[in-house]
Amino acid sequence: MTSAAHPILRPERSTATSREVGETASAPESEFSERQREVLDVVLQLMVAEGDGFSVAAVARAASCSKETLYKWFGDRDGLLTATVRWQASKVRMPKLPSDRLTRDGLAAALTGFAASWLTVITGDLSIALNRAAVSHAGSGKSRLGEIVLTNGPFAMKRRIEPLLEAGRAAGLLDFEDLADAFRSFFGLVVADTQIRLLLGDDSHPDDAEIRILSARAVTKFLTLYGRG
Amino acid sequence: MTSAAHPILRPERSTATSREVGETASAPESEFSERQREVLDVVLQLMVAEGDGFSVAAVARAASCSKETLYKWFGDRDGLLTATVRWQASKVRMPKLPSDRLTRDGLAAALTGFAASWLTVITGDLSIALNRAAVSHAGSGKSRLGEIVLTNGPFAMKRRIEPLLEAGRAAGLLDFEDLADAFRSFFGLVVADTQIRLLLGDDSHPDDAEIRILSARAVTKFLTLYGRG
DNA sequence: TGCGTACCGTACCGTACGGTTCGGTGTCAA
DNA sequence: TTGACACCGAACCGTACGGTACGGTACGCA
Repeated sequence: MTSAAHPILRPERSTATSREVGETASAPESEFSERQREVLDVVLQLMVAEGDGFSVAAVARAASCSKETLYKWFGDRDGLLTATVRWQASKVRMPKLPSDRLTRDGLAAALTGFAASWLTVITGDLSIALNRAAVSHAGSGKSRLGEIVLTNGPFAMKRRIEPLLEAGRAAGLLDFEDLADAFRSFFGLVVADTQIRLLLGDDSHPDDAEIRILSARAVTKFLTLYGRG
Repeated sequence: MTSAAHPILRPERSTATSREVGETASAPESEFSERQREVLDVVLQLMVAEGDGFSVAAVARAASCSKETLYKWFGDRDGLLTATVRWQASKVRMPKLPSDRLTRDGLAAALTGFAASWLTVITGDLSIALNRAAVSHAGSGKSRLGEIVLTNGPFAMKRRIEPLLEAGRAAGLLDFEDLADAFRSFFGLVVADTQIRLLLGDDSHPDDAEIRILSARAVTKFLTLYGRG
């Protein structure tokens, strides 16, 4: 049963209920109601705590809602998972990139900020839990979790960083022929083996200071490879 | 229940049975008997085909053996998984590294060969399936799968590549201060986003030709960063 | 020939979980 | 006040699966 077969995942039921009162005018337009967001946040906590092995009953218990409501809102367990991942994805905000004329320092700072932001995200417990769930679901077909995480993870980073690289090239600060190749190098230098090690259970979580160092080093190397002048 | 509690995972039962006849003298000393290896290979096929969602009954059916025997040999389902991963790990052979005096070309060739070999492994269906299983099990504690894959994956690559880097430095071909940093760069340039994308279900499997190109590019960049002269 | 061992195939058991149903409660709107 | 609605909590159902037990077969060995 696909989630599309359920009217549930449609944004905001048309008739405002008591629980939705107060957000009909002021709420951020979200795919989910306030109460639904609460529930999804509980699911996120559960995923961090126990992976995706939790039962629907456990969600209901932890969120103080009934299983019936969960099934009504999300269709089935997979719909609940999917909604959770999408809810989390909607919360992630990428760092701002400089829009004015690029200088070499500005470019380096933007790249470093981006690298640090990305490392902070992927080393977070939440990201690790979600990526683990997505990876296992990608194995057994039957679910679009992997696709969603892929879109909001590596692909989103790529879409976000490539304009910056292009701008750097246009400003004469970077020199590369193959944009995809440049992105690949950037991703590799930044992430390296950090993510796969964490996903496999290595507990070498870098702290903020280490992340700053790693980011700066990665950008230095990237500029050594692709910088101009 | 840990696998150590079971006498099963001990190498080769002391009394040779009919099924083991013919290997008592000539067999490669393996942790597992011939029949056990057959079973574990079936498990590998199942993992590639359906992820780690298969049932023990499915293994017994596919391997034409009884569940009772599986539990006798491997203790429980997790023991079966663990044995399978260890069996696969024992099959992997790293590429030979040059032992004579290093030249720049020799070093580059060794690094390229290593990179290509590594990319070939991690883009293989088997590696993807095993890494997926290990990643999901790493999430819910309760299993050492992640640890094993970590040891035979990223850590093994590191142990293997670092002596080569050291040799390159000793021969005056490479210049770096932090060995771990150099390895990190190498890993990142070679693997980049390839592995995580495949684990998440992206179907961009590079073929041999692409792998050769990716490896050559990665090594060129690595030598740009760390090469001397 | 008979015993012990290792194994297969199958039936069986307990449980956990996905999903459904139902009675009860609070709230809104007419 | 009454009815519709959304929700909670709990009971319930079917099934799939991990793990065990048992009967039957092949074979080595005394």
